[in-house]
Amino acid sequence: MQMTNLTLTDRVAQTLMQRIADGIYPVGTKLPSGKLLAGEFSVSAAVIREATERLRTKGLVRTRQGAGCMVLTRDLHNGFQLPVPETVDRDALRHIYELRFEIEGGAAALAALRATKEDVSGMRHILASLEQSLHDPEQALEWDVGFHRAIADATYNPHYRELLSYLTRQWRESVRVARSHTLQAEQAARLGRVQGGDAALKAGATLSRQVHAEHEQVLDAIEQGDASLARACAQAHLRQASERLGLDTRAFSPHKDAVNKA
Amino acid sequence: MQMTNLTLTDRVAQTLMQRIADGIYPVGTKLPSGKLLAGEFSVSAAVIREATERLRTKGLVRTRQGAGCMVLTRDLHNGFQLPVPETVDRDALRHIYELRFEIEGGAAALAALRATKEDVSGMRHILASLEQSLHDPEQALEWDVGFHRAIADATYNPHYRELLSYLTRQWRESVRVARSHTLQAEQAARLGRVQGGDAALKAGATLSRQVHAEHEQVLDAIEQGDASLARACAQAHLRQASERLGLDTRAFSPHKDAVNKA
DNA sequence: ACGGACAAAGTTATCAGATAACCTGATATA
DNA sequence: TATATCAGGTTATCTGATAACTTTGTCCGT
Repeated sequence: MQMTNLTLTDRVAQTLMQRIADGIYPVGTKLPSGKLLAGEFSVSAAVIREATERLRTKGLVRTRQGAGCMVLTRDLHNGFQLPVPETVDRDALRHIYELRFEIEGGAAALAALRATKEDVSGMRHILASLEQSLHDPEQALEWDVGFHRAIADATYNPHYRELLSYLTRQWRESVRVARSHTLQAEQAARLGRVQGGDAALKAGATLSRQVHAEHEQVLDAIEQGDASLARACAQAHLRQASERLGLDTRAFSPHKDAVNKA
Repeated sequence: MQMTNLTLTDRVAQTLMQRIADGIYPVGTKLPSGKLLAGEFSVSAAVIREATERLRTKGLVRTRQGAGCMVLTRDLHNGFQLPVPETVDRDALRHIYELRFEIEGGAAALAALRATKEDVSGMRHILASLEQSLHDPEQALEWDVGFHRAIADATYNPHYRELLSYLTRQWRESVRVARSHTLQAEQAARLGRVQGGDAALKAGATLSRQVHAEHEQVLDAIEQGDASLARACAQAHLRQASERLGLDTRAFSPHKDAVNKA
């Protein structure tokens, strides 16, 4: 009656990774041949091949035909990867926003110190385009993502760039998932009553205006070169975005100057 | 005479990834069945399985037995990965510290809000062990890493955990590399003059004491539940660590309350 | 004694075909 | 209408076999 959602390949790969992490297969040595492993785990060679393929993709081992399968490092999750957003779990979303809160705040601060005039005018252009694409949510989302990416670029720190670009991608997917859900809900609701659509539209418009104002504040702070203001604006933006999603933002890392609030 | 170091699996996986990136296999759709793909590429089903295993490991697709192989995202190099520190580039090191400055600061703040008594006493134990291992740099480094990891754990945010665990590993490797370099330098110097070793030892001792004091301050702030103090202490620790490495810390994201300094 | 051709054993890469478990959608039944 | 069943397609796994490659040790000629 065990919950065995895991495939054989999953279990074998997990065990092998554990052994590498534990140093049972030390770095620089070859791990046992496919045939031996197949015997030990009582699985076919194909499963062993798939498991080692996974290790290879994760960069833990390297295989050469004829030679063996050599251990390169015992550091598992050599890299950082967020779970794929198939379901919008409230807690998971909060966890991601907690992270973005810090990192985007820091990026905005760095950008304020380092952004060139060209960077700033580029961002202005993006915001203008965003405002003109409000009728097309898909397009608007792309511009929104572009704005956040432009801030990351202006840090001139490649790691910030990479990490933020990754987080932003993840966020975009979450928004897509969330949207498709609300779309479903709307369609379901439409069967019940055929009204309120106009009110929803109006609400959407004021919301867009507010988001746009927040973006402008961030950009203004960056243009002025005021790092701490840029951080504050970016974090305020994220905090409000989270609250719009109904998340609990109380724990969003307070600063000394952010303690006095409702 | 072509350099065909690539295995069949490599080539098939590459092609499939390209097609996903190009939108030929759109997100949300199923890609062709294994048999069809095997036919198209004129390879066996095993190769297709290994190729899709790679895609799955990279988080691009998800397969369920009986259902198909669904495309989750068209974003390749999904994930965040820092370059392996073979060479200690000053700029690169500064970039990493800029990132850690934000993230560890945020983690300390979150930990202050969420750490349990057990978490705190665990951290105390780690610091005590660290102090008793100062004679063994390798061991001391492990305890140091453990302290930072414990803070990350106390955030109870899995993404903070993962990301910090990754950054910390990266940092540990940097320290190792740097150490081996200074070791080389010392050995080279020893050929010239055979003195100064005692002074170096004494300097090392006071340095350790200072680092220990910084750690204690962070932990005290966490124990008191003072998030903004914890952030400040953690960031001060990192700033000083960077300065010990001779890095330029002027840009380290200032907060409003951190402007008044020397 | 030394260097190089060479054969043997082990290992990975790939193939072919077959079975079981599973999902989906359509059909039939109550 | 709602449920049960069935058929077709798909993935997961197994078995057994072949080709290509690497390593290692042997043997031979100089």
